[in-house]
Amino acid sequence: MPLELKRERKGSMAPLSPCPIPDITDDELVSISVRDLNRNLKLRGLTRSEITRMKQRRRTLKNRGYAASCRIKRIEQKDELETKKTCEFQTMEMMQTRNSELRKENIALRLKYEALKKFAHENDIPIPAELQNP
Amino acid sequence: MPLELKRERKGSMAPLSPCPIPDITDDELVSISVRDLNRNLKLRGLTRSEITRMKQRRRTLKNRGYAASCRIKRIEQKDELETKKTCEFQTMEMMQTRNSELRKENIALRLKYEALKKFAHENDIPIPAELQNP
DNA sequence: GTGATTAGTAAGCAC
DNA sequence: GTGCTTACTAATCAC
Repeated sequence: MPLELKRERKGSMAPLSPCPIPDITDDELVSISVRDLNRNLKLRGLTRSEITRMKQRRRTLKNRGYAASCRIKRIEQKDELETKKTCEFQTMEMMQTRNSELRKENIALRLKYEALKKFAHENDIPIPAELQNP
Repeated sequence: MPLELKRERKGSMAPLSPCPIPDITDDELVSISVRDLNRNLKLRGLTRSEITRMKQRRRTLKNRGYAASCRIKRIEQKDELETKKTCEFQTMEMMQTRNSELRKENIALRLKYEALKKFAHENDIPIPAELQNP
């Protein structure tokens, strides 16, 4: 079994396209509203190309988040399935136990009934037909 | 519910690094042995850089396959879990049904026993203590 | 070197 | 435009 480790991905994560607005962090860029972003871009007089790059960078950052939540969701669903499976199994086991008890009780009752019939027979007591069999 | 479609990924799949050996397909490159590949590269007198690129291309292609089987495995495991869960549930349902039957049978037996005792009582027949209760 | 797994990227779809 | 999902890439780990 491979060891479970945190992998933080060393290289290749930051480069993207160089950011034309250095004083906006990635966190800000993804959380800012489109309106505010546009205002910001316009105020700074960025070129069309720079604006496109910023938009793309925003999209990429958003995608990064989406991918992460998608993975988390997948794991949660798996855990959920696993839990349900275990639960069904436990219920099944309880049923099995209860079932066994009932079966034993059942057999005991039949024996008791037979004992009563035997007592009647030994004492020559006639039993009505509808009470002959359990 | 989103429609399930085959997505073949239109752009960005072939480029990799330009292939210095045009007459070797990707399929061949991933399946050829390292020995044969090295022989091939040497025979063609490729530069060190070209060799590195070929090796990297091979590794990338291999990774593509690994990623695919990893995805398939994940789906299969999920299906398997789902199947087991359903199976546990069905077993549980059967147990439940059987349980219900046993319970009814049990009650019927007790009633029958009571009827026998009542018959005895009505006819003034004494019943031994150990046969008084079911 | 091989195979598996993970985070990140881009494409595509649904809304 | 947003969010999700998928195939792919590169990094990293185990062997």
